[in-house]
Amino acid sequence: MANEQNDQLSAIRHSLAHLMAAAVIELYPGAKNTIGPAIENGFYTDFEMPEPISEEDLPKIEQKMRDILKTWSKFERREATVEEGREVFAWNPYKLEMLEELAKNGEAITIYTSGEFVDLCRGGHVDDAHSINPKSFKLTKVSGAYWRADQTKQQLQRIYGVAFETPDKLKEYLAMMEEAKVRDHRKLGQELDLFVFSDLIGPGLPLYTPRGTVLRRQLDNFVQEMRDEYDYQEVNIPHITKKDAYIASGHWKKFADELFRITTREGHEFAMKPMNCPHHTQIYAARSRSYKELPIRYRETTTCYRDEQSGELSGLSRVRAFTQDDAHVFCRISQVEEEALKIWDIIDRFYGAFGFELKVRFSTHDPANMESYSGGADKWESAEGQLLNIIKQKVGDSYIDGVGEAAFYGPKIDFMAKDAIGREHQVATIQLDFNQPEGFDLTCVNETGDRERILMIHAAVMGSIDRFLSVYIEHSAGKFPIWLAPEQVRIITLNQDEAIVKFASDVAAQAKKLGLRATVDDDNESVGKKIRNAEIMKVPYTVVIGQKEVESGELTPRVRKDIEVSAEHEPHTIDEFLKTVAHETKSRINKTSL
RNA sequence: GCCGCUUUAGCUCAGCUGGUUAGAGCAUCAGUUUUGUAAACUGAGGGUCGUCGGUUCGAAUCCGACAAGCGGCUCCA
Repeated sequence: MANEQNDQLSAIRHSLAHLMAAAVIELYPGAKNTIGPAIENGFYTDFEMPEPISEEDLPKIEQKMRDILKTWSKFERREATVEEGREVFAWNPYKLEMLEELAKNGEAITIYTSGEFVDLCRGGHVDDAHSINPKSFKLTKVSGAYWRADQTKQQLQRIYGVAFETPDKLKEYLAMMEEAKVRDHRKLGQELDLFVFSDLIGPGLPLYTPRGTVLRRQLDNFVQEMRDEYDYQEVNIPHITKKDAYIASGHWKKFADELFRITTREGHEFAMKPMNCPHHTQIYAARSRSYKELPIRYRETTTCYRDEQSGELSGLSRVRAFTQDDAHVFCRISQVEEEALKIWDIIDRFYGAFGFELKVRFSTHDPANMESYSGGADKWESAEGQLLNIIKQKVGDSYIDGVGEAAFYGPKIDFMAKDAIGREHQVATIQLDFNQPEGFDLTCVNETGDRERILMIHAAVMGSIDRFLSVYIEHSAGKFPIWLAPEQVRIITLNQDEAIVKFASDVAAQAKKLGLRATVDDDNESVGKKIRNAEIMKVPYTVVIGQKEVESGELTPRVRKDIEVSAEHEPHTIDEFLKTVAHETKSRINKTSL
């Protein structure tokens, strides 16, 4: 049932791709349409354009689409011979290329005609063009795209549209996009004073303000406290490394272009570390290890550097310096399952605490593309078998198949978090690595006194703190729970009376003693204005100190609207109030609604 | 890196087709006010209009290069 609906909707979307192609070709003589699939939420078509189009042209194209739609009724299918196809699409080299490919593979050549528009297409349209509601689609953006998704091939122009069954559903979707704009972490990062970028420092190099740094610290503490429960040991490594380490790990071969390289004055080649595994292997390999010591679990929160393509950079989601909450478990094959399950527990607890729903992707090698990976097919299959076994235990069959999504050194269990407005982001990862232990010759001495090859599990919970922050800021819309809030209590003075200001700063000092982040606002502004300022900064608790409070020693806290508390507007003694907040902070109580 | 778009004060934005000392709101600072739960009043300071070059009698405005940002593509250990 659900599938039939999906089929119908994607038929509408795909049909709209045809309609858009027809409109563009009519408006821009010389335009050549290429592929035009239905995608999530809509459709796109790639064109070779005689002149570049911009977003301002979209309404015009949209109008043309509606005009043409009136003249369409059916999508008529017919099979054609290769010769016939060559004639019909002689004007369009892209269609010709696809045509020759179909012919080569012995597949049927099908041509669809709707109105006056003729296209080479494998099908999947609505039966009747009138089942497309002219008010339930909208063209949204134009962008570049490569023919056949290949960077070395012709750059085309892609026009995206969104489409739904009804105008109401379209409106709903557009409203969601507006909400996404409000939650944009780059915007909130500035408004809430969390991080900045500087032209002087460079693109992709985020600078965290004191407030942003609190968030990072708190999130990291949360992960590391859980890891400590599982006997991880913290280690510490330098941020530059000799080239040799990356030759041994295999990274030099695959990622040489993305390394920030350094040549020393004596001519030795170093690189900024793009990941931490080689360093951690060398701590393990510093002496011989007995099987009795295993598993050995190292953890470290540390920054990595990658020279990402400039066009890839975006806010905190993709940066050139990012901090990983990294961990490596060195263990025997027989220990992999138990260790992976422990990591999985930490991941569940972490994401559960923020109300993220997790999906699991089993990221495996692509057998058709073995040159992208280290190690032989048999080892890959056995490693993947182990991971799959773990996945089945945890989630049965409800995982996504990620063929070709593996790291070059091993398969992964990737976790995708679904955020408050329904978007999915890749976050945590558990990776099984049988290649680097070989590259670095990692062994343990086993029961029979022989050296035995061990395995490595790479495990990042947040992945990169920066990326996690980008996801979490948008998920929470900046309304952080009390334990995370950069500023937890703002103490507002009613006026600038000396006794009141003194009292307020005493309360702040008391709060600080309890480990709280509290500030005093004794500006010469109205109380209303000061409340508003605290509200804008999304401070969880605001208290006003006036003569009344000074005399009674009681206060009535004002609580940020999304936080669910029972005794909000009741007076508390100051001591009681601060202790309650301190307790909430310590136990990471999360009472916000998303 | 590629395609398209954008760049005016700390922030958000005006500035029509090139024409005297570039504007507003918020923020900042100063003075007045001393305030009871989402914006007190008055005034002041702040911009070589992203950078460099070109066209022109004249450039924030037109053209080019570069930089940064945005939307995608490609990539992602």
